[in-house]
Amino acid sequence: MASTKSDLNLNKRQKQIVDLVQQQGFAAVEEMAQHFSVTPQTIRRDINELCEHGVVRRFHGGVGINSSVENVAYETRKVLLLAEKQRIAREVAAQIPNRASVFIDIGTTTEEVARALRQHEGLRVITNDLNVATILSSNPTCEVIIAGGVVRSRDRGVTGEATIDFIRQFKVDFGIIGVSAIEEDGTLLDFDYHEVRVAQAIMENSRKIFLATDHSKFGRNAVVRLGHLSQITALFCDKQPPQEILNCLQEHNVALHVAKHAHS
Amino acid sequence: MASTKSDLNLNKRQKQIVDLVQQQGFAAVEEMAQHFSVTPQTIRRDINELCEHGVVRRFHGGVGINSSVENVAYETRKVLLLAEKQRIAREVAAQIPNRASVFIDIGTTTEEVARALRQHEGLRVITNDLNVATILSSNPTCEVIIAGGVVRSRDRGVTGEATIDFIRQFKVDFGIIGVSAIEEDGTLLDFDYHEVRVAQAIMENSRKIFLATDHSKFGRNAVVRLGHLSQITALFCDKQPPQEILNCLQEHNVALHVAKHAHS
DNA sequence: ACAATTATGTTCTATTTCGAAAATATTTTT
DNA sequence: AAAAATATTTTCGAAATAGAACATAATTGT
Repeated sequence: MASTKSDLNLNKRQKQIVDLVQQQGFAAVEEMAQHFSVTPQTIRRDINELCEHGVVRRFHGGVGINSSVENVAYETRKVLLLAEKQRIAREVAAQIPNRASVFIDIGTTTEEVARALRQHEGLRVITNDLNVATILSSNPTCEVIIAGGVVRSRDRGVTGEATIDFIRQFKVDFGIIGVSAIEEDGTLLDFDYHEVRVAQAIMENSRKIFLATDHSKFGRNAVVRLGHLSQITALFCDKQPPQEILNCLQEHNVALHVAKHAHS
Repeated sequence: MASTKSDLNLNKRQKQIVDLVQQQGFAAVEEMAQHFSVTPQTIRRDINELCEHGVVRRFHGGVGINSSVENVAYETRKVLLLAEKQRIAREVAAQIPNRASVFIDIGTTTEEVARALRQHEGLRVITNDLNVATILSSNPTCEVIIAGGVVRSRDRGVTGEATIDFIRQFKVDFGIIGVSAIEEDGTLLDFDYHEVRVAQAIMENSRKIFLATDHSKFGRNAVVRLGHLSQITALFCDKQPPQEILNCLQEHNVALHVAKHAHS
């Protein structure tokens, strides 16, 4: 049962190839041949074997990561409505000044916000999403603080009591959260109880709360109550929300930012 | 100064290509052509532009991540003595039973240990290294707990007072640490004060302590005192240590595991 | 509506990569 | 030391990708 990849009796070079691929995402046959001082043909034999075992994926000219190893469900969800999420993210990022302090919650949309914030200067970011932390840690002017707790393999999100306690230590300018569903009366809903607990902690400890959500969430349903539209500062989405939501926003004086389409 | 990648007026498809590449590490021309329902030629034009701007790197057959964007210093250090580190890591992993609880500290060697532990079953791992957490979270049977605190952009390690407090909440079977230098009298040294504080907290809260280190660390120098060889349970390295160290190990009854060369 | 501009598709040739097979080098076994 | 097994290089025709040039469609500005 302890069938490690090492048991697969790969030679030294093949193991190094696997590592190159995992570090760089892709490695070209010709380059590897030079790097290992062997002929491209030898490299091809190596990588063909690796492919038979499904360790890496073959491309014309080299090898890349076998994406089936990764979390397919999550990666698929990530690409869903990607363009819309990016538009929303850009809008959110535009409202956040340099040197601000920010909570960023778990989520595919909030991850895009992190990407859009990469060029900001001197941000202080606290997050419970490993992906967000990794994305923003590439900017040396950005102080990234990761909240401690249990890491879900599903999406590399951190949740649990320890996480909530950790978040309560801070008070920041902006809290950026996502949501799974918004009912017509303005109720915010999600699927995961633990995730909701963390989102609530973020809301309690942020001066302004930005909710980033794409149009597919309006009128949808979910089981756990997160809160209500009246608790947030501004709603960011990609399309005009339905009339009921608009009324609700106006009633509670919540700003609305609709991200316009890219015109290229 | 706010020169975002978006300012580079790329079209929608080009932005999506960049995202595909960042998510998958590599994207093939032919596949993208199908995915976007355009001809390969159009994709080539797109990616050639992206390359001119240095956003991605061109390969025969597709595009991959431009590695110059990443943390070069760290990635270079990572490849240094990689084969040795992997051998050491395999040895460490062999000593850790399924379902054990483990602390894994920051470090390039400890990261290899994490990789070697991917196939273990039901581990409980607490770490302050985002890379370790990401690597092990791909195994659903592994409960990964990330320690909260400030993320260093240099190597995605988490340190600071909050991190130490977090670690003190636990008591585990095995603590796996690295080190920058081992003096001849058995003194363990490192370069970073914050990193040392965390390593000490890990040692205090582990029943057995495994030190993983390659031969380049023997007789080297560093500024911050981490502890002494007598405090650890076992030393894992790739070559027989010098005589002084051997004496020291024997005197304090510390086990020694020398990882043998792969014989392929 | 028209012209200008831009984006995409087509066709064709040059270049690159691939893989099979045979030759050579290296390691292991007896 | 010889034989067997294994790994690597060499060579070459087949297959895939690249890029240039031109044709066509879509978009924009006037």
